[in-house]
Amino acid sequence: VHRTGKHIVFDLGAPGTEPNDSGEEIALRAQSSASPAAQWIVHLGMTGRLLVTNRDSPVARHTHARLDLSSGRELRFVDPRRFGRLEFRDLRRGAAFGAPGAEPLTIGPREFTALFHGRRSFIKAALLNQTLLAGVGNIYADESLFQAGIRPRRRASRLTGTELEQLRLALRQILTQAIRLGGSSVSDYVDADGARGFFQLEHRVYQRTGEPCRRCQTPIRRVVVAGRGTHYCPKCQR
DNA sequence: ACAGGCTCCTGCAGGC
DNA sequence: TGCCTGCAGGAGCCTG
Repeated sequence: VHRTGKHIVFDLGAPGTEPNDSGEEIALRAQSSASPAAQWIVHLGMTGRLLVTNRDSPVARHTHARLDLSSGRELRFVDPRRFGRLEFRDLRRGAAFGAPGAEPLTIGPREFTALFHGRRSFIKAALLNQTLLAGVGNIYADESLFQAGIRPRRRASRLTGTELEQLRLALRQILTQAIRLGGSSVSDYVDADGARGFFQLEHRVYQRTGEPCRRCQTPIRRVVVAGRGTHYCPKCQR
């Protein structure tokens, strides 16, 4: 099992039965070799969860998929808001999954700068664009822009080399720290073990509208950019 | 090329 | 206490 951007990818062995549209009765084996025959791809959306349970465990509301595991247990996909997605790929018929965007955790300075060259969109919108960078969501876009001191409505192509490098490092630091703390439990987010994250305690701007900036005490402002609630400090971010 | 609006969906918070 | 309304967001689609 690996990750590409926001997608969780399960590499699987050869299907024992031809896949059908209903997705039922496909025997597959987890495969760790370099050449999987199929893939199961999961996007958790906002509220999606993957749970490993016993087969006789009560089925939670909003359970949309149940997969039998050879261990005798079950892998379940639960998603109240249904923004998540499941995709099965038979690699004998198509290409393996690859997120189009670059990885924010490993991208280098030159490649990062090139992403935004000539891009006239708001930098916030560009950060959320998964075909550019894969894996940055709304919370981490806001927090990274604050950390880098950049206003969300700056045009991406107008950022200086220094600002872009600050942004690259901010993304890396914010994402790394958030992962270490188990993510942000802003509403009902929990991980596969049901544990809440703690990064929401570290938020500097996200959903702190009207509250004093932790750096300069100026009230945090909220606007809508790219259809998303967008939070920033009007003094710390230029 | 890009912004904005709308859509999907449900849980939760706020107001009365 | 209980009802209603509005809001949250990832991503695709449509329009301007």
